Amino acid sequence: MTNIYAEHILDAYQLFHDGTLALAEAEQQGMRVSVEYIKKKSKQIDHKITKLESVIYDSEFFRNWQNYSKSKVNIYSPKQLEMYLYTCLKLKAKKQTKSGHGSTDEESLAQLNIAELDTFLEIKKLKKLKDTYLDGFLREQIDGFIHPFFTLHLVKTYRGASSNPNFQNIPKRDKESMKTIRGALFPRIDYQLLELDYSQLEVRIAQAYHNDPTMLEYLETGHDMHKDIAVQIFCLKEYDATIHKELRQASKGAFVFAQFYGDYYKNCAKNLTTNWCKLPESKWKSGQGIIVGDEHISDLFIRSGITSYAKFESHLEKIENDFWGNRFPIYDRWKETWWRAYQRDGYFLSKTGFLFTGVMSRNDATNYPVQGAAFHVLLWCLIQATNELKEYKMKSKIVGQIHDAIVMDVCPTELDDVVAMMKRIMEKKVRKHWSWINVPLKIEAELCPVNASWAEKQEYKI
DNA sequence: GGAACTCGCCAC
DNA sequence: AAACGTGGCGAGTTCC
Repeated sequence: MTNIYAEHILDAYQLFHDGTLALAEAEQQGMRVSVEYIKKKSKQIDHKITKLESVIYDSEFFRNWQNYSKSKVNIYSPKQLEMYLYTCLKLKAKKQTKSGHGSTDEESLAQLNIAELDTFLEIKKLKKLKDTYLDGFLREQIDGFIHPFFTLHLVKTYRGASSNPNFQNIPKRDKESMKTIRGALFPRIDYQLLELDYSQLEVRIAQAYHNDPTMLEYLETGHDMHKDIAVQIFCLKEYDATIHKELRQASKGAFVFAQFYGDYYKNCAKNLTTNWCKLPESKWKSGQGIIVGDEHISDLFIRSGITSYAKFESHLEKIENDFWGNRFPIYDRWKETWWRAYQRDGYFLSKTGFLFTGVMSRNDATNYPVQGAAFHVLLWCLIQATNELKEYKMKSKIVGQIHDAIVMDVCPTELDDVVAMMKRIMEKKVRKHWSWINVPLKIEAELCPVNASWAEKQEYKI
């Protein structure tokens, strides 16, 4: 083991040494925030919260809770809420927490259909934005700049982490939250924010490990795997982008990626049913669930003989078996042999030369080397870009990293050069450095107008 | 009064 | 056989 490690230790060490220096520069650069905007938004949100709180405090629901409680009720205490809902009111918890208590998360509260709880969820969402993001930025900013930290020593997969404030979990999917929070983040005066992110980086890096020929074809041709899987899951005769876009999203998020991470059909079925199709976990009737084209999704399923949740589950079991058994059998076999080798040796190396040791589950052992190496590709590019920006005496700066994406603050006169440089580094140069990367790499870009906040990001064709 | 815990939620 | 991975962080709570 010592010898195997020694062959790679210097490469791995050098990457993190150089990476630490490059990330330290990004930290030093930081990102501009509008203190004025944050204070204003923070106040607005406080106001909204106070108003919504009074709706709850004036309700029968709350008065009853306070009567039941021995001490002053704190609505934000999950423990008190759990007691009131599931012990006092004897409501049935949708699910349990890890330690066996009735859950009070969003999903659990939403399905109780209590107006006050809907208001409560609305408050919690606003509080999250204010406490974690707005207040966090304000606390961390100095002279109108935040300087998120980027570390390389905390994550067991050898990814990076970020803190004070965390640059890697800024709201994005929820449009309203995105606008509220990213509206506080700005480029330097007369600069513009540019984000370059790899498409499907982990899927592409996994190829270097498993070498599955079908996956290779998908990645080389750019054929749409998620479309193909959506056709299977939803029994479509033909995929129509105008009608079935949502279904493609669903199969991508709740089946394909879940499968790659090691999930299995029962979880996928549940997630697809409740979160995507909005169908019950029981028998399905005509006119239920989300609308697809000119009909409800339950009708689509019923037409194909899937008339209940139970039938959908076994339908997905078949698709899972087909997915691994027929579509990606080589990938499947790699998982098994990789897992066996780890069980035999007690360790493994990533393609990037990092040593993984310790107790790992089967999913851990197959996920970690991919997740780590994918990040290392990004990190190598970040180091290269830092050096080249310096070498060419450019004014544009790297300000952060989000696992498979680099965020830059770009001087507009350099925009074309920066984009060309990043494309060259991230799609070509890194493949020269690491010839084990055996599929094309692709990046996509998002750009904000000059002086506009991060909320103004738009797709930018490159 | 701080450390360590649970729970929940944001990102990839 | 097993049953999706990695973080940071806030509030509430409990322990010492």
